[in-house]
Amino acid sequence: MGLAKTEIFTDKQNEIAQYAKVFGHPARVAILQYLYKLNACVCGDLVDEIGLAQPTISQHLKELKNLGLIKGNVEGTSVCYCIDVDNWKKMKNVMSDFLNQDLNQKDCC
Amino acid sequence: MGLAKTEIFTDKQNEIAQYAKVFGHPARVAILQYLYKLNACVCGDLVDEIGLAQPTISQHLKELKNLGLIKGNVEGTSVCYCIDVDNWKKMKNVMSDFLNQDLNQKDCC
DNA sequence: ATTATTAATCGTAATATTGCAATATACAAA
DNA sequence: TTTGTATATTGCAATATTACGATTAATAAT
Repeated sequence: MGLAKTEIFTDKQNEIAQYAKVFGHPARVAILQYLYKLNACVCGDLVDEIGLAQPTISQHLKELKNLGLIKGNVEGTSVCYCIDVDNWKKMKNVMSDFLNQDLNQKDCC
Repeated sequence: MGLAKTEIFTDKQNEIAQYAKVFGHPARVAILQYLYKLNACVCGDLVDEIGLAQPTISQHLKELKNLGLIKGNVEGTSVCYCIDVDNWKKMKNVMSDFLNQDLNQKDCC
């Protein structure tokens, strides 16, 4: 059905999955890495940097924005994007809790 | 097209996206949390624990296994799954590098 | 041998995602 | 005001994902 049964999972599980999902495409990973590298902001040179069409990049940016991980400031005709530091930290806490649970060194069964 | 243009991204970017993608469904998050909690192994009580049909759980387990994050041991008629500790650590390193890059506190533009 | 139990696989329906061309919008410059 | 530039939105085609019923495979128990 292509549709996840979110209602049977906890809020936390859905939150983790939602964050992970947005990182689940290399274009969005690349966008975030580029925003990292330039520290401050960028605009549509993401289209040049990454080899995808402008509408495609715009769509990926929208998904990142919807989750609050980036924000965009209009600057004349262009839009300047950067990572939303506060929300990034919140995301990092959620994901770290999930990834860093203690594992017993026991082998399987 | 439903198909990511992986060839235009770096191996690392694709690797990050691939790991993230598998965490991008709450059922797989729930499976991993359950395997965490029980430390050692579990079998098809995942079907009872999570409210999805057996073929659906089996499919999610397969995806986790394909990435090497879990392994399964046949035990009679049932199969016992657990987290693959070594591969989990490798994954954690890759994801941590991505999530923990230094952020400048600068506001956008 | 037959039967039960458990898990994997197959097939399929419903929905989501990815990517882009075409178009719209919004502002700047002339 | 018209023209150019940058980004967003719309619409659509191709493919992927999710979920499950039906079936198969593999072992256990009788």
